[in-house]
Amino acid sequence: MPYRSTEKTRQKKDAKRTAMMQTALQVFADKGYHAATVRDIVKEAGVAIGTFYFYFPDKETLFVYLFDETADFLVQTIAQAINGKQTLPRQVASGVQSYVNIALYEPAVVHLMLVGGIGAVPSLHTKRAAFRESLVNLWQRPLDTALDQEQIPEQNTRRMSEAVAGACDEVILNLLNSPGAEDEAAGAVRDLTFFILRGLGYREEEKSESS
Amino acid sequence: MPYRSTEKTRQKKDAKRTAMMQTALQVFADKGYHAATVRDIVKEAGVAIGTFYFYFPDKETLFVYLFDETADFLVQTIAQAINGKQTLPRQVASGVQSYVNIALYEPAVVHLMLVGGIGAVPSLHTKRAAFRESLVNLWQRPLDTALDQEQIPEQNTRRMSEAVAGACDEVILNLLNSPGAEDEAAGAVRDLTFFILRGLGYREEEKSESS
Amino acid sequence: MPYRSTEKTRQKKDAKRTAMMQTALQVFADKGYHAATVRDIVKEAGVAIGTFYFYFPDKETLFVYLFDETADFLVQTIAQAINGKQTLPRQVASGVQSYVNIALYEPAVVHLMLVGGIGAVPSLHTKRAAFRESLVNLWQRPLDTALDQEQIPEQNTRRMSEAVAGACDEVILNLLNSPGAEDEAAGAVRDLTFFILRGLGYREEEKSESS
Amino acid sequence: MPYRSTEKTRQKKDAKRTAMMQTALQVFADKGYHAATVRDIVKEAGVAIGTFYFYFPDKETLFVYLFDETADFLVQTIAQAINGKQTLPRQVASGVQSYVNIALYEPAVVHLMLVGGIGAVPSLHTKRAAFRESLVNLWQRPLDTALDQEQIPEQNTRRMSEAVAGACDEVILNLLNSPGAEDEAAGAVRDLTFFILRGLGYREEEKSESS
DNA sequence: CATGAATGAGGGTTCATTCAT
DNA sequence: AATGAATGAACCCTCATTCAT
Repeated sequence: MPYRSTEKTRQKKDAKRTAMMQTALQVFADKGYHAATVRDIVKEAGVAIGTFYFYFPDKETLFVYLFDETADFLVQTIAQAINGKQTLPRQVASGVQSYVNIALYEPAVVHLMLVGGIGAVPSLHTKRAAFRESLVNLWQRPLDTALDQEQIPEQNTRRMSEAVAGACDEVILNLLNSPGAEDEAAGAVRDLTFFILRGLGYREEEKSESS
Repeated sequence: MPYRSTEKTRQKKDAKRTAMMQTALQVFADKGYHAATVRDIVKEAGVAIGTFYFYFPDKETLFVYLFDETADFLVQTIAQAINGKQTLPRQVASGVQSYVNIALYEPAVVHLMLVGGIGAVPSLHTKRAAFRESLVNLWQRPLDTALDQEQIPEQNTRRMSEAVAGACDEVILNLLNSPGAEDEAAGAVRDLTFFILRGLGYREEEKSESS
Repeated sequence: MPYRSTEKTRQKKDAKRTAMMQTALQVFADKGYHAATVRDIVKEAGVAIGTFYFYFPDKETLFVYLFDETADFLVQTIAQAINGKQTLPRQVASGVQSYVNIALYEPAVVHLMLVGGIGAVPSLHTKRAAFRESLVNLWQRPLDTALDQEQIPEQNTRRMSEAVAGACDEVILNLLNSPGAEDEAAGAVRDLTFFILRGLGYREEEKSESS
Repeated sequence: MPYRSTEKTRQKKDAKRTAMMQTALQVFADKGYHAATVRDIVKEAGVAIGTFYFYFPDKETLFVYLFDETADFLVQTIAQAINGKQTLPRQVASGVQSYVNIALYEPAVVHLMLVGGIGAVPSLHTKRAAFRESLVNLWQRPLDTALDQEQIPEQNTRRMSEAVAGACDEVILNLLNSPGAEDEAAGAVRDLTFFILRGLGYREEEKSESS
């Protein structure tokens, strides 16, 4: 009878790995990739340094993995928010709202994607570009549809998507840095939505009930 | 021959310092703050490592100083472009155009401001925030004026300025990454200008001739 | 059922220990002491890392023990081959043959003794010296006897034994590295035997039949 | 006038590099590749750890370089000793003598070649094999010549060269380990020379004056 | 008995910075 | 002014070893 309950052990191990990844995410978001040492992470996690290397191959790999996961989560979440709606106003409002929600409840996620992974690791240049691309693509689809349906005038939807994505990023970053973020969130969503819809030249033939 | 010419010497020194700063800016933009070693910089500048420390107190200080200078240059340039015009459409068009121009002709400058100075140095967080603030303020003034003159509807000009700044950044970053940047520049300026003006709810009572 | 069979258990344990030692020997021979990690050994053995430390106190002790055992085996085997013969030519031929046999059929053993245990562990310096001493002594006895019986001329038998041992080692090491080792083995034995006997000044009054 | 005397500086630097290499050679010979840490070497050399990496790219490269240089030196020295003589007895005597001399006056060199570089570095396997090959070839040339001139009977000169090389190594290693090495050196040379010549079946038609 | 998660000392290496020349 | 040899704190990572289950 060698030993028992590989399942229970496995679960515990997975839980711990996840916990350590959360910790690492926080530390990376706090200090940036370079300033965050492996010792910082394990100290924060309350484990020995060897434990880090038991769970992860190395600092860089973990960071890239974290970036990938986080990017997927962010993009997927916003994508669902957008795709769940049918009209452009609702799509924009819903997408912006979900982006803001993530920023409010998982600030580290947004921070990592928007500022954390920049001068960090060479191999991240590509990943980061891919993430930006995804973000832009997220918006381009509803724009193209709206264009087809002549709800917005003829325009370069690709470039407009970039503008939309950039506007969202900046507003949200500023929101995060302001003290009463939660209170301002609703206003920010409304302002952004209006700005974007107007910017795209959307004319509200049908009454666009806010939210 | 007693030595005179302290002025000439000083000039020479300043010239060399400036040259080294240009070199440093390039290297920082190319590799990022952390990957760029002091040795990289002096090698590129063709001087010895000791020379670096004759002209600059240390790597971080130089970087911060570079950031400051570059931020000033960028903000001043755009500010002049905006303030030189009287109507909102022209202000927006001119500001965007000048931003794009800098991106085209001094890509290192834009790169440093937008991506280079991010995870680099803790003390830069503040500086970076100040720069973003300046950028936003740049736009807010014309917006407030337009609001006063009822050229745009009632809105949170602060937040709109953030959105405008963010939209510009993202579009310009994408422009820089695209192969035929120069050819696309004009289109980008036009698209951005339209998007911003529309987004702000500007109604073109007066015909807005482009540029 | 009260537990009996402490003997059977012990046997099983001994069997497992022996198996693990064989595995360890192989891994050490393959990779060298330092490159061979405890993890390598247990992975090859198909057990967990804790099991290793149940059977052996630590890596170094195991290695030294392995070295000792292997040295004993090698020396004993060759000793028997030599001592089973009565005349110098047969003793040399038999000793060389048995050495070559071990090299052919247990290459890991020879590898461990000749190259594996060298820069490995400080405490092995002594052990290794003792092993070399044993090897030399192995040859010196028959030489002394032959000298007594005036079958070889007056000479420093100690030094000659060293030379004999060294010649054997080098030829055998080269044999192991050559592709067709088995085919060349017979020739190597013959060549070495002739070289040694001639080198010792042995005059073949009695015909030295090969083997 | 930037600075002067790059030549003098260069000379000093080269001298220091050489000195550090000597130190490193000693430390490697003393402790073996793995036990010798870079910190050990710089402590012995009386410099900071950074200085090591100013002069050498890394520990492994230095070691391999040291091995290469040492191998060349050893092989070249013995080759000259052999090639400077015309008859087999003198060639053998001279070769052995020069090998012994190196062992006496540069024990670290011999130690590094014979025991130092074994389990050390993967890339050294090839180098080490090449060195052994060189050593064997050193002897094979005179043997082939002697065979051509029918000074020794028909035999496998390659294998005999191996045996000769091996015999030398072992005797010399034992010589180094004995307390009165210098006093025994002459005897060792004589014994080895006789053993080898006899072993090759050399018949002294011409009187071979010793040494 | 067996397991494997957890530990941490210690090794190799980098790089910003100093200072004698 | 300019040089570049020298420094050493600090980083990432490995791996032998322990111990609760």
